[in-house]
Amino acid sequence: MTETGFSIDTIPKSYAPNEVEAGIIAKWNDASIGQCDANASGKPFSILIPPPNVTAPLHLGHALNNTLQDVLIRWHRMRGDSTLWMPGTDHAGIATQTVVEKRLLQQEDKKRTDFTRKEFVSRVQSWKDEYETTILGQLKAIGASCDWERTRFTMDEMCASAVREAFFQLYKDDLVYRGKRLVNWDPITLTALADDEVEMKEVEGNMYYLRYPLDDGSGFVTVATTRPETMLGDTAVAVNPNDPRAEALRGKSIRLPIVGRIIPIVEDDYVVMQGADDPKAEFATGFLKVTPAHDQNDWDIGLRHELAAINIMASDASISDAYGWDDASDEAKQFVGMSREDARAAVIAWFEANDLYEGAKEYAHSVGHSYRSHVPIEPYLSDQWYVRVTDDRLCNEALRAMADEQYNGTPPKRESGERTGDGGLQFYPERYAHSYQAWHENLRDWCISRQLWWGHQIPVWSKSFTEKETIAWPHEGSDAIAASQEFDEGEDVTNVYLCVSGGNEEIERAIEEVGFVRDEDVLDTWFSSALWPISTMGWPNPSVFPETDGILEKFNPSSVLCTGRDIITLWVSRMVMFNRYFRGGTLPFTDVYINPMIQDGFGQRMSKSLGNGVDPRDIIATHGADAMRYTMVQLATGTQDVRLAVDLICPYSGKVFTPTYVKSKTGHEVMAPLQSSPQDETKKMCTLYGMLIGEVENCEETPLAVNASSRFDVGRNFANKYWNAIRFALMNISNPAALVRKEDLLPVDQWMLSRVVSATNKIHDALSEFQFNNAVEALYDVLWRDFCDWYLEAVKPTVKDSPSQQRVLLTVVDVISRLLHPVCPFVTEAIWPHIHALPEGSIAGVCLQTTPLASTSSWPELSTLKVDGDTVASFEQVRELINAIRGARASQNVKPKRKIDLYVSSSLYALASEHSVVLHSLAGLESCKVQDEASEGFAVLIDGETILLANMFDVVEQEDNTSRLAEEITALEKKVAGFKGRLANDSYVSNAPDHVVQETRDMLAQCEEELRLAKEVIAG
RNA sequence: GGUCCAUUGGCGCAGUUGGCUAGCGCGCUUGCAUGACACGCAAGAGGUCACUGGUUCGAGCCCAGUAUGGACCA
Repeated sequence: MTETGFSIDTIPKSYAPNEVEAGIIAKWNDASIGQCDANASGKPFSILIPPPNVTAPLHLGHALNNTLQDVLIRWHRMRGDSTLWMPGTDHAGIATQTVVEKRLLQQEDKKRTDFTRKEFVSRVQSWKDEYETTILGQLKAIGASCDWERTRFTMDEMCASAVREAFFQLYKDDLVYRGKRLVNWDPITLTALADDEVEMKEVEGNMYYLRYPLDDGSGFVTVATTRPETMLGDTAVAVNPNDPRAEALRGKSIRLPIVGRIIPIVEDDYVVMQGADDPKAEFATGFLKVTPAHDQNDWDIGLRHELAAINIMASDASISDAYGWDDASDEAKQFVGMSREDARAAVIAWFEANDLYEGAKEYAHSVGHSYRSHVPIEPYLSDQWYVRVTDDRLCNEALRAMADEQYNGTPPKRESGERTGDGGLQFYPERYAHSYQAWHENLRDWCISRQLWWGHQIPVWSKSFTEKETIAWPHEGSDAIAASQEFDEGEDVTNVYLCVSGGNEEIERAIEEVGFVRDEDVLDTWFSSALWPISTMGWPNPSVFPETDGILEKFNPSSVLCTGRDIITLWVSRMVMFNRYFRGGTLPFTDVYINPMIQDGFGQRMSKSLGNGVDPRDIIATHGADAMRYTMVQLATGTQDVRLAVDLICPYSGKVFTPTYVKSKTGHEVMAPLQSSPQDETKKMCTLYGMLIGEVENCEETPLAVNASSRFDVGRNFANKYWNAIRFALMNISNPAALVRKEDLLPVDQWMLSRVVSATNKIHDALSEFQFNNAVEALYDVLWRDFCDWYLEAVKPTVKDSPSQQRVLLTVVDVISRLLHPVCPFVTEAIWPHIHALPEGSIAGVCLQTTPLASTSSWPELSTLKVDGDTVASFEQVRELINAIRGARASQNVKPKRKIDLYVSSSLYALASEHSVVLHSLAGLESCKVQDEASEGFAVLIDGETILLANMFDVVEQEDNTSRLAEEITALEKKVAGFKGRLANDSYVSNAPDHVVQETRDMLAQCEEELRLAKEVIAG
């Protein structure tokens, strides 16, 4: 026999991820493992990365999301599918512009408006470049095997051309329009927000009561309002037509205090009457002030009663008479320039001073806040661009995309019958289909203009024509221009809007020369994100970008979208609508997998503002990328969100400790800005949260404490266990047989192979259904419980002298490494060359092609592997026998190393002989004999038979087993009574399936036998 | 206010058409420096499955309601 190639020193004793990960990433990079070949054979399988915002580095939520995508893509790649994982980043309009503005203010004391638009955009561009690099680096660090050559950015040339074309087509098809509407206005970032960018927050406010005098001097009405300052823009008072007071007031007017405006009293059902069955009734007076320009409900009332909408605010939400308020009295002018908060106090003071104030009641209600600046949204009247998503061609197409079995009811009918993509969209877990459906059933048109500089500028030019001017423009009638016009009554002009399709700079110049001006605003970020599935693949013009050749046809629809549930409405919906609209009904993807949310230890969402977002690189530094990935996959259970307590690492000692927490102003649990070293109270350090709120700095006196979490220990332990198991296995393989047939296999070999087969099946089923945690459970069981605990222990006495067993061992090592690779690509890749340094060979029925890299290897195909079921079952019996003996040894305090004697029945003896080596080694036996009358020893019950253990102690000192047995008897008696009761029930016996009843009978018989024997033993 | 989700040993979680004598990991207890691994090995303790009713021969699982926590949408 040749000497083994491996000694104890060949492979290090423990897995050190930090030492190998960088090298492995470089290997993957050199081999372009993620590179997609559009012409490759194999079933297409593709994933679009949810492009992370370039606003900030990735946190653990992203790590989870991308780990799962990588598991899927690696698995499918190994199965021989033609795969594409499209990477990229999102420009994230408001968010990125906001952080850059903040930084400019902090570092250079400059505002956006101190720059030209071009200069500012280039500043944001460099921020983007910096963070894009960071983010792509993070993705590579977690092992993501994207097709990096195709990395896209939502504002790059390819994506921009798609945005331009999509906008043009929608415009042409009358699905984009301009409207004066109330928008959700963010007075800090000075931009409109989409409905879903508004967060509703419960606010402890007040309901104020104000008296409005009747114009004829016959009295007053009392209105209730939460926003007294908006009264300056009131254009009516409304009363419910069923209110008994309505009749007397019909036709009367109000003289609006402060302003002096005469406004009508209108009757509208919307008004809540006093005493009505409505929680608001408690606070209602029955009279509602109507401010169409500053409240959505009032806007609706205004439409019904043709009321004027008077905007009394500037874009920063300060009171202003320069934006449509032209009847401001001298009395009213004193409020101009005040913030809305100051104006509220001043208006109340005015009403008090004029004896028109009736007081206030505490009133909790929810108020929309900007998801960016977190200040209350101001409903604000302005001109914006909208996508008519409520149109049948968009909204209903999204509904018709849903799989029938996930649709609650039936989707709206289409005039023209069936279409590609109908019913093809499936959600995992299923319950998220409901939120998707509900969202579309309550859809409103989508405001897409944003008053920002960072984003896709709207490709519409406009010009106002007076009555005397002829309405005309250069290239009129060109296919590259979509025109629309509207008459502005106020200004007495006709506004002409020209949408120019992409690649027509000449037309743009020509119309600009005659006075058309391009819209300053940019598109909502989600507009470009909505096009991500097709824009990244070269739509609308793949020929312009040769690298996309064939990709769109092959990979649209893509296979699965992995994302968080908050994204269903923001993104999933819009991708479905746009993809179907622009590509003849084709879906952007067929499956949507919603991953769990990662929360901190208090159940709070990880967010930048709480400073509780953990950088995956921190975890990789302490535990390794595979440990992180393994843990992440294990956490993806499909039912629950993930609570992940976060600790800190003391920068002085390197020790992990639990930080102290404080309540933030927003009521959240946050890490105290300053922490003390657990080793030395005088040494201080700062936290991420502390830095965010600007209370502490990362400096020499207070260095930053980075995050750690013991939740990832399981993953680290697992990776290390794998490493060591393979290391040990390889140390035992010196000359593996070239070919092993079924008849060469020992029972334990067959058993191990059967375990590997069932693990492979379980992993296949789990990943097919996106039940990630089940895949990891199967990996854990087969590696740790089956392979390490049993197989490696069992083959120790025989493997060194058995070439065929060495082949089995090597094959199992190879298969397990492949099964584990999608979840733990680094450690498997690190071990791979060692496994394949050994001579090749095979087991009949197992085909494993050897490749230089684990990541390019094939998924094990074991369907033709034959093992003998009876042999496997007999090994299971021996495991039970060994477990019983071990249990008895421990309960009797037998020394671990002591070899004992076993006496068994003749039937068990056959089994024991078949597995003699394993049994002796794992149960610690000196001998195994058939028992006879004379045999004596400690009795153990197994499978209804008694075995005897002898020679357990040096000095015979039989322990008193009475109490242990007494407990056992009690437990058994309880069980026997339970089974008997069940069987005594006639309806159980007659109704339950036969095999179930039989099982109960068997269990009863077994328990009764065990009970009998236990009683016999105790009786002596 | 509406919708959805969660509630299972000290902690974190599985339990997918009701058949369970309720599993797993961490932690805990006892023993072990045994030649792969102490990031380990062996053995063990610990649960009336939030609560109240109902359906069923049988409920962790189905139904109704309550409580607590969370998410999303108004």
